[in-house]
Amino acid sequence: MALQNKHFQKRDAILKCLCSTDTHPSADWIYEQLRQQDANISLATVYRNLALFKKQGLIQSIATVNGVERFDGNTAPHVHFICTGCDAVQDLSNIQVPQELCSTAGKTAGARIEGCQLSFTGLCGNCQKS
Amino acid sequence: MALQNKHFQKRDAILKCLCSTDTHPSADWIYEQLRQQDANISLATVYRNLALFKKQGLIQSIATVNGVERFDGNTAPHVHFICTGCDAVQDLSNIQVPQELCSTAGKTAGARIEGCQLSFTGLCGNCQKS
DNA sequence: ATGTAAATAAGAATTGTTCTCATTTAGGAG
DNA sequence: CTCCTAAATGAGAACAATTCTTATTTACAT
Repeated sequence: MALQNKHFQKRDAILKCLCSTDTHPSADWIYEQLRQQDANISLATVYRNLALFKKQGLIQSIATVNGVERFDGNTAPHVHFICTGCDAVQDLSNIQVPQELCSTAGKTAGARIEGCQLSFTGLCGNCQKS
Repeated sequence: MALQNKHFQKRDAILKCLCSTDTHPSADWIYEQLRQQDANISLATVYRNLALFKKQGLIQSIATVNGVERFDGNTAPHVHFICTGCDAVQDLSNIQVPQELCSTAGKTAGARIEGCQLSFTGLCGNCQKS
């Protein structure tokens, strides 16, 4: 049996779980997913590692929707739509924040711009029916 | 002495406080401000009325910075800079989100767009020094 | 004066997130 | 192999922001 590094077993699972979904999940959602596979993981471990990934720049936190923080394994700047009915977050990959806005922002704010978030809110198709 | 409507005394004070600052404050900040004037107001009253104003469209919540929700008496769509060092939020009034992005977003998401938030993050001038 | 419906104060309850600490793990040194 | 060390984890306590509950107060109409 090959030597396997179990040291980062949970850590890797968390990153993998986040990166293989486009639901922009919360810590709790990831926790529930992993519990169904692993049956032994702690919510604290999920939070701890998400914070670490964020510091390392591997992931980003895109918004807090209805009081809960939502994460994204895609660190490239991109635009989101957030449904105020069901809290779903989706990518709007055909929209870009014009680059010149960033440099204007930096000058106006007298700051070094490090990130930029554009998100639209509204009711998604499903929620409009109900 | 003229009849004065004291019924909405606190409520009006909260809205007035929020609308007369450009600090994009938290509920707690408003509470502390009013305590210094009024000396008898409850934090729950601040939260309750902010939620009401939001539902009525009189104010908006622009982001949650470091776990706390920040409010804005200016409901017109506008752009913010958020300092990750000191949590200050400032308006970037010379930047606009291009109007056509909104309609593109609506089509892409298959949704009725109701709001749009663009914010830049980084270190403000002061925080860059330290 | 009395009744009413809305607004409030105070603090309890809730909830998302972080912290603490004892335990486990991987991998290296003896 | 056994011991050692440092990092990772699980479990639950602690924390902080927000919401809820309930009794009280208020303005106003009757």
